[in-house]
Amino acid sequence: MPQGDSRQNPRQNPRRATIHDVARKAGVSTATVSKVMRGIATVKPANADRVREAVAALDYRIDPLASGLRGENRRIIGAIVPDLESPFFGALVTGLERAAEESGYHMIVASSRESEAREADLVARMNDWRVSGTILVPVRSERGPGARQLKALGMQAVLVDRVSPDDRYDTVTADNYAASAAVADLLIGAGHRHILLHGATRNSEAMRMRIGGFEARAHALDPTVRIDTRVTDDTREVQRQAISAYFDTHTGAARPSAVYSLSQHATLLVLCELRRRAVAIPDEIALVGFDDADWMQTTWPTITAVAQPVATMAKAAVAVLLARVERRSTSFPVSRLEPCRMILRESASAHHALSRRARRGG
Amino acid sequence: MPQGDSRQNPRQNPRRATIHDVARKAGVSTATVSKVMRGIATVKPANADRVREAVAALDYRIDPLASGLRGENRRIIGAIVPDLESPFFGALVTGLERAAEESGYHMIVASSRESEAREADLVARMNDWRVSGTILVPVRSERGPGARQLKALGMQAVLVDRVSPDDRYDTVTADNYAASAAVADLLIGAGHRHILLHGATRNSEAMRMRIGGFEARAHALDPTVRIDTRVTDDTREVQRQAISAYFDTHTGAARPSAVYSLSQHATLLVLCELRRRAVAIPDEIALVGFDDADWMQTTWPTITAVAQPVATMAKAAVAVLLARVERRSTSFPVSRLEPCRMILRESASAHHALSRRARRGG
DNA sequence: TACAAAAAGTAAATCGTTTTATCCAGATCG
DNA sequence: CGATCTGGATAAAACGATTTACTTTTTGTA
Repeated sequence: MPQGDSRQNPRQNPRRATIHDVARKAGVSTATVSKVMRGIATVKPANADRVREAVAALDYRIDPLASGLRGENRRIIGAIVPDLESPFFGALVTGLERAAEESGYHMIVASSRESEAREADLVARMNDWRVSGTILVPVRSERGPGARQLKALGMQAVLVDRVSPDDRYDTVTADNYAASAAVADLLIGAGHRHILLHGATRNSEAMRMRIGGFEARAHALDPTVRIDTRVTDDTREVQRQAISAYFDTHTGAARPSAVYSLSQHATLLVLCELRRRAVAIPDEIALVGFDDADWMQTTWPTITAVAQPVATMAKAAVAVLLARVERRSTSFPVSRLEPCRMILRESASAHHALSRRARRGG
Repeated sequence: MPQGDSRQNPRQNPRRATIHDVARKAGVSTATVSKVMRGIATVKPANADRVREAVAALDYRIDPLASGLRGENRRIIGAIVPDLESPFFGALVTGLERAAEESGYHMIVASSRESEAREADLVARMNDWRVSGTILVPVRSERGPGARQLKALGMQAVLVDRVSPDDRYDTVTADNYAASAAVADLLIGAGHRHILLHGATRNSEAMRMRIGGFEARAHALDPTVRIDTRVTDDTREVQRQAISAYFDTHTGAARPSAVYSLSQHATLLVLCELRRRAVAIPDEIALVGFDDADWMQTTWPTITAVAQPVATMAKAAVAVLLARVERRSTSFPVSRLEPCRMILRESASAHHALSRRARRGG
């Protein structure tokens, strides 16, 4: 056991400078140092300079823990997402982190791993940290245990992505409904009258919106349109079999002329299945996917997809939250619906569909 | 001043119970409450019970901020990854989070967004929090600014994934070298003598290992083997053109009989290119990818890939770190090399290659 | 029964900040 | 000239825990 020499212990850092060290070196009180650090103006320029010198000389940095302890606002925001392995939430968290930093906040991220029980627990944990506010992407919807816990603990929060506008919470979501309607516009407008709607879990609010938006617009445009909705909540392998079975039983004239797949994974599934059956895309069948991915511009054909405005959502979520936290806004909850973008690629486009219809007619 | 003052501010939660409230209610001192909370035995069962009752009655929970302030060990570990949008790091972080929680630690995650400057900054930030230890996945290698900063600040840390074993740091990585050697075994053993090695950036330590391991073993097995290495650091579109150009100039007998792609994205790129050219996999060309992904078991054909032991790595990283932090281990740095698993699927297998060779011979 | 040792309990110091209440020296004013 | 402000500065009180250094009780032993 090395003992005695405590200053330049090779393993341990020489005790970090505290605000007291700075104050002593600059010949002022800690209160003054604190003011300088936080940019408060009522300090004589000469003193401020000496403080800044001392800070530089000692490599002083504020300890966010100690700093947060006293004040009402600890300048931490919590973020809870259902899953960190999906690129979408990864990108969302990256955006949140960036936005939080820009406003001088720290962020604590946690993954609920698609468990509602864990979600509620994490909310409580965020409350333990006395976070200034929380950004919650609920596992299912704004009616889950996480959201209830937020209310129960009287926390400030913004609900993101898997929610529908609600009059009890601030919410930020992609406009799933409108985006799906736009897909309907594209496909119906291109002459498709038999469409497969294919997706994963029906559980989440977002998924309901995607389905609802498409069906409503499609039927509005042409009440006779045929929509086959195949949504399963099952394991990967079951999903694969399901889609395969569908195309087994829907051949020839019974085969839809377009597919709208409701998630990245569903899109890949459909793509592979059609490839295996050597169905030509987009000539024999058109494909549009919800949620864009890198690989969709690499495949052959490249895939038309709805891109979610993830960066915008992140920025908006932080903005809405901080508006409440800092400006003590107490007005009605706001619901932001960020528009999606449709990225037209080879697998489905207005142009191509028209020529297809023309061919049919001729 | 806060006497019987328990006003229930409607907007703000009724002031949270502190350890003092619990102590008063249970008729003991705060020190005793603290002992009970942290499971220290020297407390009379009767008292312990009354404390627990009070805790339950008041919904008391420890404030991790205040709790960490005093002690040497704040029970926080920091994690810095180059990127949160890739499923691999997402999974890694999820694993780290789980392991940290199991040991009663909080975790703070941050993304360096592939920037070495930011990496060093984040390390300093972690030090501000006085984390117990840091898990760093460097942008490039163990020789980057992040690692240097760790040393400069005298922090405890484990370097993960993009590093090679080093005598200054604890490290945990997938055994890229051995895994690539195993791929060489598979492909050379199956009779392939002309192989394309295709990948993204050559920057990271991991990538160098993947290339080195393959080339060394392949040449050891058969010095005459021809390996075309095509590694580019460019944009997506350039990469696509590069791979396309390669196959334009390597047709017929000049076309390799197998491809080993060094990243998920590279694998997808190759797959699409071969599809477009209607080259049959695995009959005309075999394909093995480094880094497994969900979609590889969904495509047609399914793809043989090297799966990284991400869960194991996460667990190991936390274990190694906590061994140093808690047991004050001061022994030599440990270097853990976690073995990868090869998942044989349709795109390349020993069985298939054999029959292929037989066909050739016949 | 008496006394030392061990166990249990506590007051107070501490961690590194922020915030509050106070103070002080000049400036302004009547 | 005395009273009132006022811009700057500060000592000291939080913040909510942990930990230290004692004190008090209980237990064990002679």
